[in-house]
Amino acid sequence: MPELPEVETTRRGIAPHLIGRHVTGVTLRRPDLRWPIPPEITDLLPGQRILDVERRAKYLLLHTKVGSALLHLGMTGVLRVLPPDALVGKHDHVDIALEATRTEGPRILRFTDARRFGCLLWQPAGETHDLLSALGPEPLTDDFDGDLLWRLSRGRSAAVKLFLMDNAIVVGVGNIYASEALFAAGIDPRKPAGTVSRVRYARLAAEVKRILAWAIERGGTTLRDFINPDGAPGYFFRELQAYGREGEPCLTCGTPIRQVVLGQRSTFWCPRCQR
DNA sequence: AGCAGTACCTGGTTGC
DNA sequence: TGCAACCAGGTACTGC
Repeated sequence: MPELPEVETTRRGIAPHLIGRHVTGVTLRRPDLRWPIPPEITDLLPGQRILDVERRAKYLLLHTKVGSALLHLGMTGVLRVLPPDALVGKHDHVDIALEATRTEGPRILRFTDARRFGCLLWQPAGETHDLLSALGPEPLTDDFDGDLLWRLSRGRSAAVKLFLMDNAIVVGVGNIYASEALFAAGIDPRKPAGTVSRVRYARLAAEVKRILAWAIERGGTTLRDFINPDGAPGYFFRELQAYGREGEPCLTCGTPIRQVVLGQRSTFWCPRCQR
């Protein structure tokens, strides 16, 4: 389940193989991902040179002169750069073929997604796709801080964890890292967002930044299911402090970690450390 | 407008 | 052993 650090790790893994290279063709084996893959992907992308690979929230954008391929990995999506003759697996839905370079033979960018929650869409040059137009700031920039959380949360009754996971507030904080950040900041995830103080939001924003930056540094290998672009698996839940630890002792105070469902999602917290 | 709930999808795990 | 039930979870959508 890729969250922001995993998507950023993917970007860093594939970008050196893609930037400056021409697309020679696109193979669609299953066009019915979360949404149908639009015809521009097969009609316009081949022949174009990839100018840059950008991440916005958990989306990846392969920019060309005429437009951009917009990718989301969903929960089980994986992007890998492989030789063109790599064996095709059951869930290998799309290959974007790349020309040979001076230092590397022809390659394909392969999109694999068992649960097909991911998507591959098209954004014409000069336009912003609807999916990107209402997103909040990136968590690792100065546009995101405790004051922003505090300001936007006034009068809101939803649980602070759901507020933190709202992409209109800040992007890239998924279920697992939301639990982790609230644990680190000592905030009860069930607390109404509008009742959390300015000081505590400053702490929360700092913890979101710290944890996401640390996870990127670790290569995004903190979550289960994740495979980086080189094909190396992650280290599962090894590093998580709260998530998935129901009944186990809090690493700070020893109190058993509790589990509660918020917004249909499992949430893990320490009833003593988080108030 | 904000919020809760639902749908999408399928591999892996659990329980009988 | 086999099969059914359940779970995971990002995000758009629906309806209150």
